[in-house]
Amino acid sequence: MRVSKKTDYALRALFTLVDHFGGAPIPIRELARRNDVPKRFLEQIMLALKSQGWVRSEAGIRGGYVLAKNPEKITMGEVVRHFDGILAPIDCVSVTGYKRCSQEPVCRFRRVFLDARNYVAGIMDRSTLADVSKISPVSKHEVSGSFTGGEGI
Amino acid sequence: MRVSKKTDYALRALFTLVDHFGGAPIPIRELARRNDVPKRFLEQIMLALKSQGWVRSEAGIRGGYVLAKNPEKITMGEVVRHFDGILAPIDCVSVTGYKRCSQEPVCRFRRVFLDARNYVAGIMDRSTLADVSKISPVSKHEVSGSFTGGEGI
DNA sequence: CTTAAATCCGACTATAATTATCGTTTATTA
DNA sequence: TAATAAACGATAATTATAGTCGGATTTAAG
Repeated sequence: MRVSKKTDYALRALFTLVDHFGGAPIPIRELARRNDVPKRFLEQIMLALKSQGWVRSEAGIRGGYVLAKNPEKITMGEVVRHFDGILAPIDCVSVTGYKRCSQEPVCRFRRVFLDARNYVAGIMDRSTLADVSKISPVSKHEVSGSFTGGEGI
Repeated sequence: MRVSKKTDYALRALFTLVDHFGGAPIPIRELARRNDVPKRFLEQIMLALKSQGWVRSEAGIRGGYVLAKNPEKITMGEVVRHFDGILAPIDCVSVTGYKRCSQEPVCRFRRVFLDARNYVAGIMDRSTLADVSKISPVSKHEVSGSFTGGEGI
């Protein structure tokens, strides 16, 4: 049910680049330091982001990375999907990674997962980097306080 | 972002048992056949369900498994959480599996994951086996048709 | 033109999780 | 006592995760 570290790290780096959109390139060393990501690992991730056209790089001594597109043109959903494959909790309710399941004609819990998928896909695909960069950080204790009726999540 | 096969298989078996709640025990062989699950694998899963008090077993020639509790007293959330640990997309927004992250004071995308968590936890923890067993299967093509604005999920 | 600082590239490793399978023992009942 | 179940513990195969490493190439400054 979780997103990978790669996705997490990619988003961290991307939002740093969003903050400096239009400015000078930021080297991996700096992106890694600021976001608490292993530098050699981030290297890999940045290459992936580049191959998707989300960032551009400049080599050499004053080089580094910049955001290649307007932050309104990149969504959380695209990023998560690129690194983790699908957003859906189960393949049989995924559109991009749909796999048929023999139980579909009789399965009842599939509806619940479909609802989860629809909500998650909705917010992820509507959330552009520009939108999200304007959000203020979640306040302390807000997480542990928001129970939902069960034991939390 | 996905639920494991174990969770999937556990739910399949559980709903079969819900359908026969109050009736005679159903052997693993039958649960496996009906739900298209490898028998030896399901064996493991049933033991886990038993250890949670969700099912009871009877050995011997007329033996098998029955649901041990009223299906209104077991939720999807409990089952998913038991096999997959957490429902949250990232540890820093999980209640049961919370882990601190160094970026919390400055992280902005955390809010998006928190929203996802809250919704998913909400439906999972509100959905009892009794509720879900009354749902009719998702109709054909309903999945691929429900786009959300992006590329789907 | 040399050097320092970057990205780029491919391979590699280590660990953990996932998805099972297998052999044997114990219990039940017809 | 034979047939049919669950129970138990070990093991195995595959895949995913989370990195690490060495070296090649590019660039700008001195």
